[in-house]
Amino acid sequence: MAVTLHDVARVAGVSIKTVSNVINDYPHIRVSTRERVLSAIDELGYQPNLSARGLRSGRTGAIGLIIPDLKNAYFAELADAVIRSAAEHGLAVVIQQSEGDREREIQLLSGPQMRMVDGVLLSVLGLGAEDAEFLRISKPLVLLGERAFDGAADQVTMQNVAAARAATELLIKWKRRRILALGASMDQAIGSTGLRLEGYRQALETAGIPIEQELIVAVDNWRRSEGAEAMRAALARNIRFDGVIAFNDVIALGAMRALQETGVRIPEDVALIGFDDIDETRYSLPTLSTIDPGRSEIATEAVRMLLERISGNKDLPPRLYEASFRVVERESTAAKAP
Amino acid sequence: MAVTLHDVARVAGVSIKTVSNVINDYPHIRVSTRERVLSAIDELGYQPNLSARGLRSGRTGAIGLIIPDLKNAYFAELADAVIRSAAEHGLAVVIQQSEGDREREIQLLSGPQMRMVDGVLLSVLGLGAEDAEFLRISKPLVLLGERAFDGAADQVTMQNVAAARAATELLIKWKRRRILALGASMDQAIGSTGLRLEGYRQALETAGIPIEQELIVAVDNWRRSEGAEAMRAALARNIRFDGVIAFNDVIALGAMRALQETGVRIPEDVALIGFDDIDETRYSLPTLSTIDPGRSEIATEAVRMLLERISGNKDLPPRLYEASFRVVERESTAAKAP
DNA sequence: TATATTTTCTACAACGTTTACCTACAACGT
DNA sequence: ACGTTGTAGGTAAACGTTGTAGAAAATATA
Repeated sequence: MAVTLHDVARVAGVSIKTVSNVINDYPHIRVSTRERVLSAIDELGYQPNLSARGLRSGRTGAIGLIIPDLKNAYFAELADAVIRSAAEHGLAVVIQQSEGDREREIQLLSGPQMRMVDGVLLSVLGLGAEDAEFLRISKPLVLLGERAFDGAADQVTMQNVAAARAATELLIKWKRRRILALGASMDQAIGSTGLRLEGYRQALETAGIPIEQELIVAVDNWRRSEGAEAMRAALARNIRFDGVIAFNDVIALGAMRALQETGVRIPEDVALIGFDDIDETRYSLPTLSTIDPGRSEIATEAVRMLLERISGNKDLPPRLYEASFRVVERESTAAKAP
Repeated sequence: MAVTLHDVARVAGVSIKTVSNVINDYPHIRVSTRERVLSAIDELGYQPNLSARGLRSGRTGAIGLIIPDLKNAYFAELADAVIRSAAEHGLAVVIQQSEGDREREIQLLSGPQMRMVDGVLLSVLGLGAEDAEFLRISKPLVLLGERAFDGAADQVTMQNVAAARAATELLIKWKRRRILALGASMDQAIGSTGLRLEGYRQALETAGIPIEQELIVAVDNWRRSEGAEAMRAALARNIRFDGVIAFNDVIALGAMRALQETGVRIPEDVALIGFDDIDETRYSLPTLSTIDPGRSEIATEAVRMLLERISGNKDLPPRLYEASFRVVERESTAAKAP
């Protein structure tokens, strides 16, 4: 049915190994031979059988991407960036969703689909620092966006502390003194949450603004509805504030909605900044200031690191790469009403 | 290195064929043998080599999903639904992005990654009716969300005409008479665009409302910014209207933003309905009425159809399945200001 | 000119599964 | 006693590719 090396070899009048050599850019081939083979490939429309190649070489040509949820814009945009970076290296991407669930993350890391890929990019959410053992799998692994597992595997993250600090400083620049940190979570001292909180703290401290516990508001699931609810709850408790740093954009957008419902003006009464620079922030009313986490840089670097592990250096010590971020100023941060 | 059938066979004291039989649920196996094999599998942590299986059986265990762009919420949610449905059948999903570009769609359909999957789900955007030939590929193919290629392949779509009609009727119910159709496109008479326009026409006709050309506004790329731009342009041309049916949600959200910028109140001055029921419509201000296209039904059915083609019925005539839709009423459609 | 080296190409054996095709035995009806 | 059928398993041959080893031809070196 399908065209194989044998067919090409027959047409070109060479052995199948020579055809294979041409395909794999083996250097010592006469120009005339190469041309004959290439034209035979072209004529027959030959495409290599990836299963056979995979069986023989041990490489499948695909990488896995495990993320919590594609419906979350952040992860959709991350997946987009990963697919692009992978395509540049001729790699296909198999996407799986963990729902941010610990058991499911463990299950996926040891599941049968793992055998279909050469390595995995994992955006952890459910696994905690004590679960590092589950990251010791047989395939190369690069962690995305978290720093909960220092030293357990290669990691590519954003500069959480510095970025949160810069975001907070932007609010301070606009004369905000009582700044709500929306997205803290008590049980997760480590990971993005803890780091962003640390950046928030540093900025306040440097500016000589006291840190108040009531301004640190937890949000368990970083989704829009919980951002809105947390904000409504804060308003109900009559907490006074004039700035909000939300630990991601959808929390910010949910909070924005809750604020506007109660007649709070943005940015006149409350300035607001998010995290992630998802597409939607450019179109909300008002547009949302945010942190561009360097997503494509993260994806590019992660794929590069993974590929490096796949082809060779299996036993280098784990590395950490922090992508550069950028503060994106939009309408939601500006001067206060007098 | 890795555990193979041979290792399991040795430990269980049987031939590799017997192990293979156990794995593939071959019926004639003594219970005691099966148990011995299973415990050997368990003890060694055996997992089948998918490349070898793929080479021998011709099946890879993965399907491809080609969509224009994951950053687009509609496609992200579609991908999510497809991954879920595929997982139920033990299939992995390889996602590729076409950017809605004709050349790239053609390229992907014949590219090397195709050899990695057993079949493809394709959400066409670039290819037109005259390109049907490119759909005749060697793998099973199911088209998603379009009806541009009647009869060229299996298709699973939403009920575009009926849904657009129902959406328009909702606006009419709220006494809107001058309804802007946002998203029409002159060059695409067929496909979602044409069908939705047809539904719009039918609703107006039935209600005895004349159809006016100036109320049919083109939007080339169905993205937020273009929705906003098209709306600004319409406002600049001083077109009068009191209702808007946008051909997808992000166009609607972009338009909503443009309307609000100029002080138009929604729904008091203009009622607005979109298409797709993306998550964001639940959180915009006001929340956006929309059409739930039956996404998970589409995904489930598409995967089912594809699987049916893969295992057997290659030469059934092409089928068309239309998922059921639902009108979702939210704040953006309500009574007019007096 | 003889020898060493490099270039060009080939034959053959894997890789780990599944599929065809056998074998062996028991149970069954005649 | 005989063939027939069903059950439980084994043997060997693919599937299409790449790696190993080496032969043959061309080129460089002595």
